[in-house]
Amino acid sequence: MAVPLYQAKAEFFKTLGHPARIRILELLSERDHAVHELLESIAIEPSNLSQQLAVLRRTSMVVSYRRGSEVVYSVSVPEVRDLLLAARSILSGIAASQADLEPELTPVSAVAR
Amino acid sequence: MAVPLYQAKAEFFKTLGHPARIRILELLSERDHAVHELLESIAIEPSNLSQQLAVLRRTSMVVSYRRGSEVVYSVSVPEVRDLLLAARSILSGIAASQADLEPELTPVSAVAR
DNA sequence: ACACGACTTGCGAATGTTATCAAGTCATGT
DNA sequence: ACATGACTTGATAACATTCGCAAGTCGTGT
Repeated sequence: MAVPLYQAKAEFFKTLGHPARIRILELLSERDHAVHELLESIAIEPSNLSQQLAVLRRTSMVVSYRRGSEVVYSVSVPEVRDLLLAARSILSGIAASQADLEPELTPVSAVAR
Repeated sequence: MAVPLYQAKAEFFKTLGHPARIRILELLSERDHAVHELLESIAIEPSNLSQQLAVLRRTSMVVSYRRGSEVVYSVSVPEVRDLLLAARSILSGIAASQADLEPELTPVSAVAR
C-alpha cells in the first residue's frame, strides 16, 4: 500500500529476472517438485538452488511444505504460467523482427543466396 | 539462438525489473512521448532517464525517432501492455492473500474491531 | 544415540546495476 | 557563428545480486 504499484511491479518482474528462477517456475508449473528433483533438472549447487527458492518464497510466488524427509515446492500463483508463455511469444516476435533487419548488418558472405 | 530460451526470458523480465522502466512503458503504452514529456511524469535526472531508455532500446522494447529538436519514443512490442496488466492483477491477488494472513502477525491493538 | 540424506543459512568475494556529475552531440532560433 | 534546449554518453562511486564453501537444522533408519 505504502509501496507504489509501479515499484511493486518492478520487484515482481525482478524476481522473474534470473535463469534459475525461470527454470524453477517452469518445472513447478508442470507439477510440484521436491528440491532434489529440481536439482536433477537444474545444474546448480544445492545451496544456490535453495537461495533462489528463498527469493521466490519471499515474493509469495511459491510455497513449500515438508513431506517426510523432503521439501516439496509448488507455485502459489498459477497465473505465472501465463506470464512465462507470454514472454516466450513476445521473445519469438522480437527475434523474428531482428532476423528481418539482420541482413543489413551481416556480411554478404554470411547471407544465404 | 545459442542462448537458451529460459535465459532469454530471464533477461526479458530483468529489463522490466526497474520502477523507472515500468513507468516509462506504462506511459508509452498510452501514447508516444518525447523524452522531456516522460521527464515531467517521472521524477529522475535526465541522464538517468536516458540510460533507462537505452536499456529498453537494447532489448528492442521501445524505438525512438527524432522529431525536430525532440526525440520521441514508442513501444515496439504492444504485448508488453498485457504483461503490465497481468502483473497488476497477480499483485493484487498476492496482496489480498497476504491480507488474510496478516491478522495472525499483527498486534491486536493494530487490528480494527 | 548416531549416521545419513535432504535442505537451509551465513559469509565473503566476484560481479552486475544504478544514480549522479561532467562533458558531448544535434537541431533550432538569433 | 553562437547560444540554447533536448538529449546522450562516459566515468565512477554506492549499492545489490550471485555463487560457492562451510556449517547448521531436521527427519528417518539403525
